[in-house]
Amino acid sequence: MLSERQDAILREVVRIFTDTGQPVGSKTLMNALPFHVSSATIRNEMATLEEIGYLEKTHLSSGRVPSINGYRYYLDYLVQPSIVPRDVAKKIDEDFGQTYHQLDDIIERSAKILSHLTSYTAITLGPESSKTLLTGFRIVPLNSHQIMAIIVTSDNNVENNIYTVDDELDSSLIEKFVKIVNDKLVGQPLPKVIEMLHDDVPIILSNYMHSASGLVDMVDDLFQKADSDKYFVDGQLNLLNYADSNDMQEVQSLFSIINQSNDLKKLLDPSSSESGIRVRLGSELGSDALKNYSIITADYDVGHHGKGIIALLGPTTMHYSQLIGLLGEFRTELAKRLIDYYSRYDDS
Amino acid sequence: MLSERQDAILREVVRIFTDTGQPVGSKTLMNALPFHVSSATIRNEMATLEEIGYLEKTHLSSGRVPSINGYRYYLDYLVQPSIVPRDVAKKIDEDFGQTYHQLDDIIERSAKILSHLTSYTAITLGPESSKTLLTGFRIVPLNSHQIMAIIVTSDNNVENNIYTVDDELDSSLIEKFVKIVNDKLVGQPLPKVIEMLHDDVPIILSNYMHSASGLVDMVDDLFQKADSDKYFVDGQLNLLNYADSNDMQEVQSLFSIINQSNDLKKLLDPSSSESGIRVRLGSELGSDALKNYSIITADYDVGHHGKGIIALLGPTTMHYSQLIGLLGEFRTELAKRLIDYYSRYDDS
DNA sequence: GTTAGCACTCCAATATGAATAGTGCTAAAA
DNA sequence: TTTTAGCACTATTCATATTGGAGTGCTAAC
Repeated sequence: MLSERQDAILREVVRIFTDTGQPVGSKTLMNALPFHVSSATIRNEMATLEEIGYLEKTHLSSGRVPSINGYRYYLDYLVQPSIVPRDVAKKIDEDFGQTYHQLDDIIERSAKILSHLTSYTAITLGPESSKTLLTGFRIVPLNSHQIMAIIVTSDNNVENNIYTVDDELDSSLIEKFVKIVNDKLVGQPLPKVIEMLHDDVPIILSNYMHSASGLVDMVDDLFQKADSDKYFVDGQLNLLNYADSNDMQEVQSLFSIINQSNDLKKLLDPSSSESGIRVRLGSELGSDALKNYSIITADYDVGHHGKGIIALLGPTTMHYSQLIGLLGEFRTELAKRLIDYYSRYDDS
Repeated sequence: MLSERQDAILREVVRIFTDTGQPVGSKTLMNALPFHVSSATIRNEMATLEEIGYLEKTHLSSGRVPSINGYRYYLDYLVQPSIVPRDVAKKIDEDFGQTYHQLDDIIERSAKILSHLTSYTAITLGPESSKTLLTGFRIVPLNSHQIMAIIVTSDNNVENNIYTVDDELDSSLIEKFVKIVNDKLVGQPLPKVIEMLHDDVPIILSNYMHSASGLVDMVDDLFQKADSDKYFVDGQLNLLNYADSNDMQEVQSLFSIINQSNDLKKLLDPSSSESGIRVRLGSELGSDALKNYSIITADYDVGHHGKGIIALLGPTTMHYSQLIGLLGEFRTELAKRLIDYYSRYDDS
């Protein structure tokens, strides 16, 4: 455990370093600290902090910068969310603006607002979909060889796909199929729906046609789509402002990470079930491209509709206290909006 | 007009400069040219070429690089498409692979193939949509307060939007509306459809309801969407390989240009109705961000289904001869695929 | 019209030196 | 025992030479 004075010094090093981007020396620190000790004392303290592994020198006679461990300690024990100015809170509210017809629109807009507000990259994820239920399934013939299948879920999300069908597929069979899905699967949570779609439905269908699996396999991807998490990313280009301009390779891998929902899933994974705002340093995540970046995740809670995640991706030297404060504000605002949304559209 | 020797020199300067990225000197040139003259002679010729404005020096005693005008001349008179190796042609065919259910899938895939093949940024546009006809219009109720409107066009493209409706909108009225659109507008080209939707349909509708315009206005954006050009961009990140890494600003404007279909429209605009492959130097386009880039456009012809465009965006120092050869191959391959697609799905 | 030769120019890379900002350590003061 | 002043030391950064090399333009001869 560190002494109070060491805490203060570490906190101040982080603050100044995030502001200036320059290593921090003992004299600068002397003038910045709220209490007075000589620069020599500070040098001694910094030497111990370096020994513990919380500070680093860029070269033998330079000032100190926080190490990864130093950041970790800072984030775990020292950072205090700064209070969000009133006009920012107001701006969030204004930016949300209008009312929304689609759940995803709100989540997508959230990413936009966050990235604009912070000039970092924002990633958002809607409320956990394992709690959403199937509420409807339709198939619409488009022309002689194409049909559209549509899924509606309890959070008012709609997904659709278009399929090409050969002539032998009788329209009465399709109607039968739609009826079975609506009768048997509506009201079930999506994972359960997918399970039953493959187990129960073919059995029932086999009464009417000999090869039932074709139809089920065809629409399977649509159900998968409805059940899979949908991430929204905004402000990707902001990464360019912080990227090491000599290492285009790194920028490219970074971009490909945030465009792959599989990778995103790992990044945002709320594995530790603790609720709240967490910061994860990229270097802790093993990925080489993320070495100099970090990610702040916050969950938001929409009651029985589940929890979602909002996140900010930026360089390790982000303004954590500000951003944590902002995310704190934003998550409650977003939850409020979503509760409002659900109450407006929930079938009563 | 230039002498044959001057042509050869300019062509060689372009070739070496694109290969090495370095200014080309008289000695290098002497060894590279297919005929032998001394470096002094070449110096004299280069001096004239510089006077005319086709070559430039980066500083007083450097080798020469092609100027914009030099490139223009090279592209207009000197460049010869290189022959596409057989394995590349084969690779294109393989990459297209499977058969497609949607026209847009083919166009999108084209962008992917092109960008991978060239490691530049590819932009593709489907066949001109003013020739596509409306073939169907559906409205599907999703739940108590949402409906989905669907448009099908003669090129088998499908567009849909979801709308929130208030309770007072009677379902029989909606059916009426759908019937009118299908009776009166199907078979018309899309621009005409949009016109009639606003002129004729409200008049007919007003027999059944007093405020007909609400319904028309609601679905208007869907028809607009179906009629608007849809660009596909792939390999955006390749731009990072050629960008001036000191000027992140430029990279950002570049990205925002290729993500705005309005800007893209200007870039690809086949204003000069001449058919074929054209190269436009970014500096000729006025846009500051494009100063160091150029764009190669090629149209492709699908008979009475209209013409589309494929394009490559890259630095001014692209390998024009190779790329022009490649695009030549690609446009015929794509046209073949599309004709095949149409013949497979055209209602007979 | 072409070429050899030479003086000239600029760049890129390398060294040199001074100024600066920082450190660690020691010995004295609190 | 903790804090401080003072000093020797180190690395970076910036500006300023110094050099070699690649290239040019020009002139005079072929």
